[in-house]
Amino acid sequence: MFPKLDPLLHSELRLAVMSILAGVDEADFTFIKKQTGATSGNLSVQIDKLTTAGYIIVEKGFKGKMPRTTCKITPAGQEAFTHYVEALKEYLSAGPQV
Amino acid sequence: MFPKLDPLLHSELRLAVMSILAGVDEADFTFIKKQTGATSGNLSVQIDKLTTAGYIIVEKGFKGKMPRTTCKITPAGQEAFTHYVEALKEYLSAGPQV
DNA sequence: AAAATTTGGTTTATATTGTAAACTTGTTTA
DNA sequence: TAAACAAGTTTACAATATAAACCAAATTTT
Repeated sequence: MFPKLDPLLHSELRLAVMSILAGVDEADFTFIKKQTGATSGNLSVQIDKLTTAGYIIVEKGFKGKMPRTTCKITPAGQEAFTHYVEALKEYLSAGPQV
Repeated sequence: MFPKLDPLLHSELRLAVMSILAGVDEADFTFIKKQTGATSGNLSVQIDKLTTAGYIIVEKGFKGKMPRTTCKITPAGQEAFTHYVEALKEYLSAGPQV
């Protein structure tokens, strides 16, 4: 009845990151930071976890002389996100029409 | 852009409990336990938190000679649940049509 | 050209949470 | 009457989330 929710996605900040990345081709660290309002430290840690899980890939380069960290969702990440959304619907079915 | 998610509801088990209670008039401990597959200990703790928050009320009585704990969602709980669902939609908008 | 500030993060420490294991109280069954 | 079961609660531990502190390089200010 209540499917297990992927603990990697059932986290406010990680979910926000995935939500952003699911909608665009790629996004860099500072953009995600602004959109989510997260602190750098927290964001850094959560991006690490998503990377380790294979849900996103991170590329480090430079924009001019400043470092730039770019994130992109992987197919595995896309699928996990979709599954999470589907699973969550089971939990929300008693709420306002989802 | 990403609203804060009520931490009390952003928990797999508590959300399942609220989901059950949002759909029925009342439900007792053992029923919820069976539906969620949670351990008694975990369920007891989470029900406590929801009670303290004023999201549910608990009534203790007896069914024959055996103790029976009945849970019911409060108006505040209903509203919090609805708000949570609405907030969550922001996060899921990049997923399969929610 | 030093000094101070900003950018773009990482590492580390702490506070909170979630979960399970152990325990309690009473009941039914062998 | 002893063993097993029901219905929980308490307690202890492990995992998480978050923030604070830190670091290095670039930029701006004085």
